[in-house]
Amino acid sequence: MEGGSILKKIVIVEDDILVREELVSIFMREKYDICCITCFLHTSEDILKESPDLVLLDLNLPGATGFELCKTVRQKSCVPLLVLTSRDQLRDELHALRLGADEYLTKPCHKDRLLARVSNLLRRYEDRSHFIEIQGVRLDWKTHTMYVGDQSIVLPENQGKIMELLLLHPDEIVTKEMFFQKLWGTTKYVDENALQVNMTRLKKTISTLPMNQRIVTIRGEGYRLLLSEEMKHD
Amino acid sequence: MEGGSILKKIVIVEDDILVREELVSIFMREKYDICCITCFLHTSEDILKESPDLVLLDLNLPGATGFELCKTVRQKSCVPLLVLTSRDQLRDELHALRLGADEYLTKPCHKDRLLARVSNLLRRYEDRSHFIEIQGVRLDWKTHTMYVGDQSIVLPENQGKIMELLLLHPDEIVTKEMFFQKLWGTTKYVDENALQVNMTRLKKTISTLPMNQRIVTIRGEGYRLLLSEEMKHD
DNA sequence: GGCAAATCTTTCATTAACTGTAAGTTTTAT
DNA sequence: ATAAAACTTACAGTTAATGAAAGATTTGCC
Repeated sequence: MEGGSILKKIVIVEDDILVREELVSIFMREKYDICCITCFLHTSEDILKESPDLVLLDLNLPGATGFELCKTVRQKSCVPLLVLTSRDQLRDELHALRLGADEYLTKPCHKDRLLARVSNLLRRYEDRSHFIEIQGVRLDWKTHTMYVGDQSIVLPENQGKIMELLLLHPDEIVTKEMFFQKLWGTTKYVDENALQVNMTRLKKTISTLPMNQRIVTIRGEGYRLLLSEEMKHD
Repeated sequence: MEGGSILKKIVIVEDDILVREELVSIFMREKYDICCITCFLHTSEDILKESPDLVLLDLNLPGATGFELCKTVRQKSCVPLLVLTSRDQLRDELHALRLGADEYLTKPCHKDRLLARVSNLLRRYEDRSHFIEIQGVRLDWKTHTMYVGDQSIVLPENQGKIMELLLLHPDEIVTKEMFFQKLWGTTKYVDENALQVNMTRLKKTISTLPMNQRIVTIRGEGYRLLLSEEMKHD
């Protein structure tokens, strides 16, 4: 098994307590690390906070619909997303798949089929563990290799670290202190200009890539990776 | 659409001519590049020779069974593999998935469902186009970044080119002339020693990686990437 | 075993790339 | 208008990749 003996974490999003408990018991037996969402107020945030290896999603939920969740989770992450639902209409299936679901199974579903699909998805996504991905921009943080569209490029170390911080906090302000800490291991005695120079270099580098995102300066605070508005829809 | 306007190529492996023609017509309408296998003697070789973006596979075939094909195709390539079959036994589905199929649909299957699954698979595999992959060893030939297990490393340019040639001809002899051509653009006036030095460096580099494959010298001819026997099974 | 050809290893100088510094320029908020 | 913040450009020190060269080791064959 690649990646060592660390258990894969599955987040289960299902409001029917009976179904949920059965799912938990099925996956526990197969040595998965399970986490259930039981409150459906900030569901997508709660899901992503768990950093799951896979999300198992029911479509009929109180509050936000399952389709909404498909969309928002996929927008912020590329975690494998399996929809397990009693909705057996082809229309629903197509809709879910189009919104970013990776797999669509209808209840009742034999547990072996479910387990096989889950392990299949996990296997396929295994090699993504190298990357941080936001809106199609992927970064291998170990080697600082960036993948955008059909391009790939190895960033110099400092540019790679800056990009890594920006991708870890998409659409949020990353303070200068955070960059100092990441690049030079300290927030003191660092020349602000050194950061500026490296930031300029990174901006120049990514300007050659087919990216819809850009880095904006937040005067007096730091920088921010501005996501693409177009890519927030669909 | 990522990757430009090049049509995605689907290889259809189906012996029933009526079903086949219907599949062709469905996919032609959606602007796929289609290729059918009609002779089932060297099926897996024929499939791979087409360098498909996706393989659509029936399980009931004359000669080699569909399961065998699943296994051999997956062994030699990581192309997305969709099984479309009339076998609706769970046992068959689990078997196919375990052998490396990515998707399992049973006939009759609504064309929209089929198309949705196909485009889903293609989307997920899209970002693999950067890589050459053999037995879990992946190389981004543009940046010479190698991925093995949980490791990733950027190879120096020459080592990357050597690795690329070896991965493009797995288990085959790559002649010294081929390396000369790849690394220095000519087969004349090249110091053999330069190749040897770079080969030594590559061997040292990959010895730090969790690889089951190794480079062996074919005296008087060239080098060969020896695949892992263990990984040839299942 | 002994020998010659092929292959491998180590070291070194050259070259190219990454980096922080420094100095000067432009932008921004008030 | 002005002062602070941010940006740009050029430069020199450092590091990494490369091929040449010389010597050591392995291989096939008698």
